[in-house]
Amino acid sequence: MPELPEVETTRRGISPYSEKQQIEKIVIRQRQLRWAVPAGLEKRCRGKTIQTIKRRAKYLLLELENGNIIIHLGMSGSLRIIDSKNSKQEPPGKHDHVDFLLANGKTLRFNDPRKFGCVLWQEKDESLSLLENMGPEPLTEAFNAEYLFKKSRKKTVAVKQFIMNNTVVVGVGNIYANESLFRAGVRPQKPAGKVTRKQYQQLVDEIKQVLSAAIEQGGTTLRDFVGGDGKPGYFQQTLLVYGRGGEDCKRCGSSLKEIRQGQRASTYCPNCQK
DNA sequence: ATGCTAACCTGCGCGC
DNA sequence: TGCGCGCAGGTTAGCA
Repeated sequence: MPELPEVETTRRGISPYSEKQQIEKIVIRQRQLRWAVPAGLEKRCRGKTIQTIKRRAKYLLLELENGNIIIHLGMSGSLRIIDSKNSKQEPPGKHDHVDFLLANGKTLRFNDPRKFGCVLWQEKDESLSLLENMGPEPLTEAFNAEYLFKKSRKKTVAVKQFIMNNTVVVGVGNIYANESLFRAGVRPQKPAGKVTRKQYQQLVDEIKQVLSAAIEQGGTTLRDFVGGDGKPGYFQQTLLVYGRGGEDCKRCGSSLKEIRQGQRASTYCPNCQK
């Protein structure tokens, strides 16, 4: 489910119901996620108030008086608000691993079928290695063509893997890496060090545009976690290459190629991307 | 340092 | 229908 736009959409969706709310109780049904949910989590959070919810890369940071609850949604995770009454009356689903019961009668529920996500604790003023050594946020000034150009010189790694590397820039997942490269006209397998300054400028512009547009549409995408509506149509109408291997390029009509790079599908147009 | 692979885990769609 | 296979929006650990 989550690329950066969806994590941001989740943050915006749950914030109105959980910020300024005291955590009355935490129910943990499954501790074994990507990393075990720390044993002291319940004790540290009970009675504390969620001041704000921030996002760094694809991590959500729920800030309490004494530290942060760190949540990652992995590949299949979701976080939604339900009424606490329902959480007591209806048996939780198979993959509803953690519930945060709030003072306003709502429950923040973490669901993750594949268990690639995590729920961690960061004590105030404690550094978490997970959150260190991360590159700039893609939607900030710090992420620009000059930065990418300099950082990539002499690198032989493929440009797609380069921009998906969190120490370079955070939050560019497989879908948006494919889309941005297509829109910028850059082949995913081109060595990062051979990509020109001009190409990086286009790539940066496209990454920003595509992520921003997806965040805007995210509201309609993941409505289900505030309301109760069904599943999304995603961002699919706008996807030009992702998941379209073998189909025609929407720009020139050529057949789109699909290759694998580091166990991930890369789709590109051999005609439009150089 | 850099770069590649395997691994974590469940569910779904496809071909036979 | 059922079974086995391959694939899926992420990220880290470990090894060459």
